[in-house]
Amino acid sequence: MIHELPVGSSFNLAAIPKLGQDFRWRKLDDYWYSVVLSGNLIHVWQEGSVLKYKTDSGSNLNSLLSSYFRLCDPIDEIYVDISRDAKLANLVTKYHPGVRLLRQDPWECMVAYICSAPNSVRGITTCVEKIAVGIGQPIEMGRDERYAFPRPEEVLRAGLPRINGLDLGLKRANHIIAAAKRISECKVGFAELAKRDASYKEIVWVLMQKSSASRKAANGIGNKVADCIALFAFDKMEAFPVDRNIARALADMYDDCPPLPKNSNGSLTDKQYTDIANWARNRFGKYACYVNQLLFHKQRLGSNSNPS
DNA sequence: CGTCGACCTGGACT
DNA sequence: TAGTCCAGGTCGA
Repeated sequence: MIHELPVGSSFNLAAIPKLGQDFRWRKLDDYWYSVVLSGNLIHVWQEGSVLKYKTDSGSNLNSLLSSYFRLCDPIDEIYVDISRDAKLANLVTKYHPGVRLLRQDPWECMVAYICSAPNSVRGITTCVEKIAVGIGQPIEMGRDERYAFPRPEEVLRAGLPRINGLDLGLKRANHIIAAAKRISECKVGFAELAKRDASYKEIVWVLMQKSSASRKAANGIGNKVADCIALFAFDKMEAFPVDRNIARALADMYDDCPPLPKNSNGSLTDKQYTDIANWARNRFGKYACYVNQLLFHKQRLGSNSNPS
């Protein structure tokens, strides 16, 4: 059974897996893409302004996909708005349609971005896949065999030794266990936090709180990772994640952007981070987060002939 | 508060 | 083949 979802003319499926936001997309052939969302294996292709897809369960997932792709965002209006900046207008011409924001599951997003520091997009994809294959349940459709991303309870049941055995590097296993505990033990779940219209600052504050059990225990969520989660999973459009790519792009393009007196290792101090983010919010307006993605996209595709 | 180094892993490049 | 560098940072001294 093939389902259909109208996506309008400003949509390019082929660009979605390259956004570096969600790491569970796979290209199957020239037309089909495979993705696992909320335990569903979905095969998708685009035909003009319509997305066609089938699912392993056969069920219609239009509302899930509409939310995931943020089809309610006024995408054309957004790109008109940010095109007031001539430099950005050039980028819009070059990369639009394609650069969009996705709305992810908070838990999966948390884990993925815990794995992002300091890691490449390829490396993050590998980490996420290791977790799914190692802990999650298999799902298959045709010849495509994928794995559902394990829920926090499954991760806790697996335990630290097994997560450690996945060789995720750094202390990612510890941070992921901590995140699973926080979500499953929290009286107020993260999803509820979003529904309650928690502010951007509240979300970031909660995310960056060290785990309560041992108050000082690191959780692998700093400034930048918290911003990514706030933006990609909690609808906080005020978030402006500043990573190496973004900092570089801004420094290259804008003379008046705050300078980047880098740390010896190349990372930003807290103050530099907030200065840059605030500058960007002021400069780019209410759709700064889309500018953020546009710049990230440009930086990755521009500086590396084969970004993956 | 600002600064600095350590840190796992895997791919790309020499 | 082996050595080197770097990747969407975070943490703690």
